Amino acid sequence: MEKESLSAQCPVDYAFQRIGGKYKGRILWLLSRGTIRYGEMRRYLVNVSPKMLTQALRELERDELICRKVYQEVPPRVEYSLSASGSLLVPFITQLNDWACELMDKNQIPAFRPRK
Amino acid sequence: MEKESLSAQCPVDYAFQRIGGKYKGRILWLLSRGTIRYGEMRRYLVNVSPKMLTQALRELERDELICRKVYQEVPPRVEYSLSASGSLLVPFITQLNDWACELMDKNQIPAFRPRK
DNA sequence: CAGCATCCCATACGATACTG
DNA sequence: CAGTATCGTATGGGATGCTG
Repeated sequence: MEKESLSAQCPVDYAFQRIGGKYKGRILWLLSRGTIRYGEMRRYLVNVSPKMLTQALRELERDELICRKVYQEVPPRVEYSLSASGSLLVPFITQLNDWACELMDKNQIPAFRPRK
Repeated sequence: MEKESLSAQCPVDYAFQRIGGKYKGRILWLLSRGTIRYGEMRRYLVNVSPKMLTQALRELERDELICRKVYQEVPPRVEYSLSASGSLLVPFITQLNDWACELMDKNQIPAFRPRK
């Protein structure tokens, strides 16, 4: 359908296309704490099916925000981490987190904050 | 459906629920430059139908990120601007914009940046 | 001018089961 | 362990036309 040819676009839009979506924010936030295995992500990200998690991870990898490292072992081990480009987003996500925390406090919404 | 009762959630997720979506980024970016009328927004935000624009604006208003001011005139005039809470987002939308600009440069993607 | 209503379609998302 | 495959639902979004 070559909508790709209409590629002139707003940078903010471009950014949101990469970090938007239902789970990418949480995934990046999780990865900002360091390298993590697939199964461990699953335990942190409750209510995310493997299908959706994998899909989001593949998109993030395709856009070069994260790195995927496969260890040729049995049982298999796959580790995810932020790429250089993705790491540049950390300050942004941290600020966003702080902003939301204040809002949630003010609105008295119980926040679930993943422990270290 | 009372999914609202499951309101304990991750702050980053909470934030993305408010500023995510296909057009909210561009809208906030536009509003960060100052108060603007509905019709003028439409001219800036190409390829956004009135339905979707209005829907996004209503959600932003409900979440108190923007202010909507109606002037009782004929013809009608409606102005949108950032709220106090929404204004706090400006620094990191700017960061996001800068991040994306670098990426687009590197990937040689022609960026459309709205003029002042 | 600033929208709302209606209809319709695409895709995002979800549940479950299975595999190298 | 780290995913696929398959199917079904729900939401997001577009086109068009109408209104105070």
